[in-house]
Amino acid sequence: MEYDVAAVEAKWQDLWEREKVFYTTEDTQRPKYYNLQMYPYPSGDLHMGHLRNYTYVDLLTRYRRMQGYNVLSPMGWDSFGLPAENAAIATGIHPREFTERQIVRMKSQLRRLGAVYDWSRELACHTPEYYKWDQWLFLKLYEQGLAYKSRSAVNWCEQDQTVLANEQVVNGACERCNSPVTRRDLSQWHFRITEYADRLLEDLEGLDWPERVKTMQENWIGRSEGCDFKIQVADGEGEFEVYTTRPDTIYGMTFAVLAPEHPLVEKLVAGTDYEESIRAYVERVSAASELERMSTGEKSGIFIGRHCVNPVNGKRAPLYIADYVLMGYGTGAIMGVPGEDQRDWDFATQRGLEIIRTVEPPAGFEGEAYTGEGVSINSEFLDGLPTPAAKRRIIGWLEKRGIGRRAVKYRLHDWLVSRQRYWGCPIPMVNCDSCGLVPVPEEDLPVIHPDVEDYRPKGQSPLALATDWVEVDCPRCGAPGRRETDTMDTFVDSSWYFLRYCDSHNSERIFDDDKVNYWMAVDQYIGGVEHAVLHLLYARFITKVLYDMGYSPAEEPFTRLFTQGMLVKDGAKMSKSKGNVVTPEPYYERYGADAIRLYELFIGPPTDDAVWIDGGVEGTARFLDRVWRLGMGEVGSLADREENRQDKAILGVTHRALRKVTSDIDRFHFNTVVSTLMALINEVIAYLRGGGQTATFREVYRLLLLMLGPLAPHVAHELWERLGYGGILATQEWPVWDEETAREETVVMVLQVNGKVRDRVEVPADIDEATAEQHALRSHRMQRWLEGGKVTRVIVRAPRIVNVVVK
RNA sequence: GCCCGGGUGGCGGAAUGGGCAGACGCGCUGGACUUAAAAUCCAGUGUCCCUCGUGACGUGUGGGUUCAAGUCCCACCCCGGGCACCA
Repeated sequence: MEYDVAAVEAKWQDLWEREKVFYTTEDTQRPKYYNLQMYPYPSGDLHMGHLRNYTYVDLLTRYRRMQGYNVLSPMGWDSFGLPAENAAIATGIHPREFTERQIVRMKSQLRRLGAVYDWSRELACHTPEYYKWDQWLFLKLYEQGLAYKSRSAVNWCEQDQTVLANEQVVNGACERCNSPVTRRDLSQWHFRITEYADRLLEDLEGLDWPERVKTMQENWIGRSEGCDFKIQVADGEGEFEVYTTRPDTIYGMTFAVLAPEHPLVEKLVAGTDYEESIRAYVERVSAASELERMSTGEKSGIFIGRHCVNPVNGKRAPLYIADYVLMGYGTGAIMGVPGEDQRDWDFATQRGLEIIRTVEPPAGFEGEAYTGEGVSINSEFLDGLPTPAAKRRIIGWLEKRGIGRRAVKYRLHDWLVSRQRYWGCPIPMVNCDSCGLVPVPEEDLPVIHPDVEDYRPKGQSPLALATDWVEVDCPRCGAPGRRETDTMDTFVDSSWYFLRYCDSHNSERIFDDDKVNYWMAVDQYIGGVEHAVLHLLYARFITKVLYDMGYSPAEEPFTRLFTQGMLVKDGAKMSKSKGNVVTPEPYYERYGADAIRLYELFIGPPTDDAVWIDGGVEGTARFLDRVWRLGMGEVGSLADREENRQDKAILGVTHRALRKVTSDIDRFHFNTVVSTLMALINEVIAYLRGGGQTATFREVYRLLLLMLGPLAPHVAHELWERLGYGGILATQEWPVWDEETAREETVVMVLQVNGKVRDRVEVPADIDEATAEQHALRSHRMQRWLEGGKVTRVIVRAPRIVNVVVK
């Protein structure tokens, strides 16, 4: 009997969808399981790299369902963003039309893989139905003071003609197009994520996430503890504040540095001989890209003709500006302590500035700056104190005099959310000459995204071209106003979509309380490690904001996170831009979805990158072929007879396989799940060749199909039906192994002499130590190695191993 | 530079509360079936040896602990990722 791949797969895909087998509603009788994959950008064609992830998610959906969970597995589209806009610029097709076409294509490809979802919950963030709630969310943040507009130096991508969040700048280049990022002074919308920095940091602890993702978030938030204190400019010309984590080294300050953009700089140099050169320096530095600023080995910077006074001893120190001091971190000014800071050391030695050590380096220390802890020296009243005590002492001293205080700083900046692009969610604000910034009233949402003629970026949002749309009356006073024309970062869309899936089509509220209470938090979240800081940090932030406002029952959105590896081909990540994609179509035609799925699972540990090998699918296709022939009675022979040892043995093998498959799925070791089933079928074939018993085989095969169901659902469903086990496989209960049946009666025990294997014997699994030792000493193969020596010890680990130590 | 991962056959990978290294698969070699091929099935497949023995060696390198080390400890090399003038 031939297996008609195309017909069988289409039949079951049709049935799962028509019968809404994986559609779900709240059901308090069963435990819920929210299984979610990071929703994709609808890029159109799926390649083998994508299919790997979809296979993992689908496997879990089906497996948890069989285990009796009420599984929520939704799908939707991260459908705003640059690709559609770029395609529109290139082809003239409207981004909406382009996007919706891609969605249709992707849905059909997911269906072809046999991936199942509750499609009734489908959402797409480019639809007004969805982005209305982005806007609502924006207004809520604005009400709470968590969204604000401010002028500041921002990252600007020349290529994309838009601002970027810090997280989108990688090594001084745009993470998307890799072109250099420059600084621009612009008025932009921000979300006050820094207000949540401590909670975002602390709550990481309770999450069942990969350690490295947690570490990346920790580093990104970059909390540091130290102290702010004031420094007077000599001759009463003002003061500035510095931040340091090492206030104990204050006696080692031999200079101070302000960031070039520091507001005090202009005042200090106005009308002096230095004015000209300082202005030139500041201009040069701010025009340079981040990349250029970092790549110079020398520390650039110049003296500004002023001195400042060290508050602890009144010592004068020259004042510099240098671009290694960043306006965006701390106070934008530092004390220069070359003895204990390597950057200050470099700066000082390049200019011949004084260096004073204020911490005793360990004996034999050969480095330049000593940045470790130790005992204070050359520090008057701090001398002799170890670093932590010296810190406490000096902070107390500064506090008492009202010039300093303990301070905590973060590397994390507020989230810059406005973008000068077309294909994104409009920001629901109006600028009014008399009222200023006025929020669009909630009842006027959504602010519908207008059509325009020209999508090309020109430094301002293309929405500004839609004059009819831009010109609007002020919602407060009715005078003519202008809409905000920037759109939101698409990471806003993706920071709450998992909540919306609980109630995708609610037009009254962002989502219903009872529904999110039932489903949240996401039990298993699956996606790429590239989102470790971007999406995953923003989503945690927005969830916490919604929690604080009483909308989300969960303070953390994703209880458990799994980050899968990439698929590699020809030494590079499989991607359209690298031109190394393997398209699934030929494999569907030749081997079918099940064989592809199995190979995707088998290819290697899910956490690791895996190399695509063309011949690999053939192996899993052969395996499925054997499963089929076994089911069709084309292998070995069966008879109705009394149960014998072979029957008991194969049942034992099957139950042990079931035990391992269950625990390996739970541990996300999908590759060994497949190899376990392959080994099982090899055993079953050997069993049938020896003549099987009908009832035993039927039971073994039933368990095999149940285990195969989540992995290779089409062929498993078809066989389940043909062999008449009853019902639809997908809704059967996941079997539980029987320990008694799984127990092995005999095992092969290894006999060693001095740690080297010299013999193997089959023994009862419950053999006692004395008997095991007798086996070792009496084995005639062992005699050769025992002769002429003296047995000094016998180590017995029954029933696995006996090691005889001979001298 | 700092912080995480990771180095096992020709290839992807199994095996870590220390206990048979190389499961399972790919590839390759030989054989069966066939007029032939494909498919399928069977056997073999870490390295070494005129000694073919349940022989010696073997999990990046060098030491160590142990009856026993891929697994534990110390030092180092290489690869991948993250962070990186963050004061």
